[in-house]
Amino acid sequence: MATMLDVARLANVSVSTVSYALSDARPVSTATKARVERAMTELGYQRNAAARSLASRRSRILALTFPAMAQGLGDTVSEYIAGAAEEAGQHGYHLVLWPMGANHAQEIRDLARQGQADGVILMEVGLEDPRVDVLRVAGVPFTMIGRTARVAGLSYVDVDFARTTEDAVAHLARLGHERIAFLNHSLVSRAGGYGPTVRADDGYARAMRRRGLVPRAIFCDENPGAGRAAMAGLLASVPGLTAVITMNEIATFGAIVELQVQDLRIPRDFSVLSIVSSPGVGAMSNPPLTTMLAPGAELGRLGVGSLLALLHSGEPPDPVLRSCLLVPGGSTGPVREERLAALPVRHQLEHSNTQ
Amino acid sequence: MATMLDVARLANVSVSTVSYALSDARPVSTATKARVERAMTELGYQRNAAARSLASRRSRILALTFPAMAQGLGDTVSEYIAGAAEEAGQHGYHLVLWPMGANHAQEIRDLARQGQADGVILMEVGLEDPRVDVLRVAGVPFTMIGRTARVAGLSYVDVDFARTTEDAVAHLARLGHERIAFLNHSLVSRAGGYGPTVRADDGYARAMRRRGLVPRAIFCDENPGAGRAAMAGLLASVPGLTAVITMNEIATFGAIVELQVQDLRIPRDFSVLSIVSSPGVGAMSNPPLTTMLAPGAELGRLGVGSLLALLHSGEPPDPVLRSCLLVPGGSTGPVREERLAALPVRHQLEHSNTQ
DNA sequence: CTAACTCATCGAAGCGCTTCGACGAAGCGT
DNA sequence: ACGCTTCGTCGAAGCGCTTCGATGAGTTAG
Repeated sequence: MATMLDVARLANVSVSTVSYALSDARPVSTATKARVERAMTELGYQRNAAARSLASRRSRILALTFPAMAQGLGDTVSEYIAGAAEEAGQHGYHLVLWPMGANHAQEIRDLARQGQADGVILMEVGLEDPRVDVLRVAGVPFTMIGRTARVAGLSYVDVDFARTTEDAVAHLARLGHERIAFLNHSLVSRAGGYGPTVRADDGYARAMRRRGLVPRAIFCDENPGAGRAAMAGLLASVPGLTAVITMNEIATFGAIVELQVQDLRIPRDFSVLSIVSSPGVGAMSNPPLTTMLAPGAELGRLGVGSLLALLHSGEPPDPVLRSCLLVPGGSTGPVREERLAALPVRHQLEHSNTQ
Repeated sequence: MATMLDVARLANVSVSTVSYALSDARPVSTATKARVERAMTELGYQRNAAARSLASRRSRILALTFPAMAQGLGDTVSEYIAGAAEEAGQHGYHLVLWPMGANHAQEIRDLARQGQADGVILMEVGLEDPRVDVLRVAGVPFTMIGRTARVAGLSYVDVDFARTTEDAVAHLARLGHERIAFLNHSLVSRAGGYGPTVRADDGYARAMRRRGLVPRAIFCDENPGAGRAAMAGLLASVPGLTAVITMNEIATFGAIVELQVQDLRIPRDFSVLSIVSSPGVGAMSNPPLTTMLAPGAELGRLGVGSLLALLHSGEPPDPVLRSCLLVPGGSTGPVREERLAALPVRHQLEHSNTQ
């Protein structure tokens, strides 16, 4: 491998000039720069990353952490990654993926302190995420995609769950629905303080109450069987239910099966709105689901942007929230009066859950 | 950050002794080693990665490349990653993920020549993958998960498609099935020389012919709609069809919908065997699919193992093939005589395809 | 008791780059 | 013509490690 010294000799300049020609940290005449560039292409020169990091004390690498991937990486996570990688590349940084979740806090810190990355992006952040404290104490620059319960002084980008659930309820209410259930992530995730679960639950309940409607939220494990059971439970215990908002893609499939089994046609008899969802997934159903699109790639880009801002200024930049955009599909429609009429009013079941 | 010099001073030894204590490259007395270790924990010392790489001329980083993730990372890919990360960690290496496919050959090479990684693992390898030549010419050590058409002198680990398709056909044949179709990946992927598509097609055809059965393979895009259409096409053109082998998870869902619509019960009237599939996916159907489990994590581990062997010996280690294991589910069963009997024998449709 | 080894440790020379201070050659106003 | 600044370039000092040859103390053989 050619070194900078080789380039310098071939171009008849000093090593430092080559370095300046590459970095633009000091002016270099166009003539010299041209000679250097010619020499570089002639030698197929590539700057040695380790030497660069050592001398400049920065690795130009950002680390994206995400939890172990028992289930495979979903569309959303993949979009974060794609967006983040793109943004990083545009700023001369590389993105590395560290498959480490909340239980790898020390490990993440140690890697950062070894200089394996200049900063860290945390994904799938819990409300009380141990990584946050560990990194803060260690002085490792980091940003979150998602956010903890207390966010003072922290830098993050996140889905605006309040806004998204409000928009979801508004969409269905506009179609005349009043008995609208919410199929959330698992109870375990809520107990574990997973932000989206908690915030969406909260946002949904508020949006309903604000309209004088009764929230009927249910937590559900991320598999079709649980989704089907959850739907069955909702239908049994909420007479006159006409719509469900879901934030659990896999369970949604099961829920739809149950609707079909009970001979409820979508969207004629029943509306399904899948929120914080992903492009392809809605299309896997028939009819294609009306969806509120998670701003995946954008959050990835924003996350990197925030981290870079933090790295260069030392000050945590302002947080950013983005809400999901409604993408009309075929699974929501106006409520049918027949189903609404002549049902006893029952207002229980604010929360329940299913395996 | 504490440096090795700080540790050395605190432990009253030289810097080189600290280094040897850490690396075991030369003997260090237990007493000294203990003092060094105490000093290190006291200072919270972490070896600087850049300095280490620069001095030793190796980054101790392996890069795992994979194609852009428009669709999200499937279970299988995620398993590769998990397995590979684990194996790498056990050997003191880090795994970084480079989201770059066949069209990023130069970029991969350049990163490797910058020393960002000591070696590269190629995933989703095409039969004529441009990355292979680029890396070979550049002298970048690499291994493949998957393989090109010509593999002489190359190091790889892969699914044994011949064996897997043979086992799949054998399983169904043992249950009495004779008209067994194969729902493969897309025609585009075959045209693009995607190994699994081609090898499975081949293996299936051989396995059928060996038994005097007529292969009926169909290529199908990776979405439920295409799967449903493909299934409809198969049922229409192959009278007496009683089973299908699928290697296309998403399309399989659609195929099952079509079977339900045509009132063919699984497994009573029709058997479905999903091969090169993943743990969770089969469970998403009802009944849960009989599956041939892709050896994902194992291939990840083996891939890293091969690359490390190559790195340390300079010689490409022997290739490794692993076949998929049959995991009984509820979607395959004995053929019913009623469906077999009294049907005109028609032997066309060796290959066809559907959008 | 000495030569021949072994074992544990040390000092120093890099690895290939960035960055700082210095310096000669122009260009400027006066 | 003079000093002053500006521009482009250079040399050298690290960055924090690894690794090689050297050294001195302790062991063993003769």
